Amino acid sequence: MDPVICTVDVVLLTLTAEGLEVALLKREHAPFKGVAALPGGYIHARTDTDARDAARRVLLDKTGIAAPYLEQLATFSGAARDPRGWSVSIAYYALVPAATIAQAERHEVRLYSVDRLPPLPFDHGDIIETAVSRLRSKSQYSSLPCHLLGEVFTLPQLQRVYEVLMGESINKVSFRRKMTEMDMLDPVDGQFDSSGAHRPAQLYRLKPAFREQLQLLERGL
Amino acid sequence: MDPVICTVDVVLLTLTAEGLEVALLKREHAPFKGVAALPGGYIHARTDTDARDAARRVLLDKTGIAAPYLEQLATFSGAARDPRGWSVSIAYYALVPAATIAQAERHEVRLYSVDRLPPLPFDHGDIIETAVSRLRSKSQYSSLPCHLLGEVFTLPQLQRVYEVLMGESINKVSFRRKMTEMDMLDPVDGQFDSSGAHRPAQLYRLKPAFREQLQLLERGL
DNA sequence: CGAATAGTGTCTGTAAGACAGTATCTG
DNA sequence: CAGATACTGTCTTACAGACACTATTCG
Repeated sequence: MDPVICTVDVVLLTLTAEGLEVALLKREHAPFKGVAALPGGYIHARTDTDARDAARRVLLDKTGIAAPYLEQLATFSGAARDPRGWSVSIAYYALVPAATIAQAERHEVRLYSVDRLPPLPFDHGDIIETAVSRLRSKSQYSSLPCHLLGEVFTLPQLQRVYEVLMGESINKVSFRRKMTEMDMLDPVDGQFDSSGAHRPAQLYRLKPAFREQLQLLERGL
Repeated sequence: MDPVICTVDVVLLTLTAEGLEVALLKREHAPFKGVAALPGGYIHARTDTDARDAARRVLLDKTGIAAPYLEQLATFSGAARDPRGWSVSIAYYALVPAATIAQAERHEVRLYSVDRLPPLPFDHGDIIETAVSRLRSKSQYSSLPCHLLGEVFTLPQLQRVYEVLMGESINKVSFRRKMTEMDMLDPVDGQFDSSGAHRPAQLYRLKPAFREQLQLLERGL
């Protein structure tokens, strides 16, 4: 049984005015000390119950964020990816509203557009690319994008999220029909977003059943 | 850096007259010696280039099969899943025609219907369940099921594979329209399956571009 | 009242499924 | 020729997108 380095990495994604962004931190230790990288770290077999627990711990320690939505992405492994030796990184991805990152007030956490990434250590570029493509593909037929918004949001806001993720505009009537048939939203009675100079929009929240678990559609949007 | 046991497990799936089946082998060593389990083993950091390579090696060593289609499934980990200690299993799934398993002539390899599994060690039951559900879900919108048939096959054979996997009958005209628009099959000119007492069926083969890579549909079948 | 966006009713084109017909083999 | 299954043409139905209309706010 040869020694293998076991780590977790977390791709923390959020949506800002700039589009889809990923949270990176400068590495505190060699190798690649000082280079922006995914939050990650060794598995602590003494204290972590499993890799998901390790990912949650690493994310909380390094970014101050307890992400409600954290899902396994894939595992990256091999002799070549880390100069320290044969390594395994079990990668997770987390989705949070941009406000959550701001509230954490960890100024060492910096956001980068997924389309303009800096040079990255290890295979972190591949990991982020995989995460973005997974998010985009799952967005086509699931409630995933809701996790990029806050607890309550309007249908036009949600539609814009889907549009940014999928890179194309969506028919408003079709979008609302889909949302109705997915039956994943609860209107917040009597609550409206009146921030614009126009008719206020009904506020909704994700139904509890969809907070952790995804809803899958038979057909896409 | 706490010690972690690093292994790979392979869910080898095939389709027989009994339906979808998984290949299991009796374990040669403790723990769970003599119990039917997934083919799996330690990662050999000295010789494996990455986990996929380890999975391919394990599958070839234990079953004699060089599976053309081998894809990462998920990683199972934690303190509780293996009595030897905190462990990681990077699970892969492979799809082969039933004939490939017969040709390998490894009589220790036994097939079990995925609906009637024997008691399984570790979390192998969860791993198989995840693999089956992944296969079923991907079958809805991809060329995956082709790998359960041999190199050449007829459209009615392929339709039956999709029907068994998805557990429902498919409209023949729609199915053939989809196959045409996916454009993943090449007719084998002048070759027909004339085994029945009826009009022979055109033989097709998967286009080379789809042998390793999946075709994804916008909409399902 | 005009501008702006929220939200809805309805038409239309496209794509999926039903059905029925023709084609081609065996016994 | 009867039976069986392969394959195809066409009608019908369901759903996604286009369009237009109403609703409600601010300035």
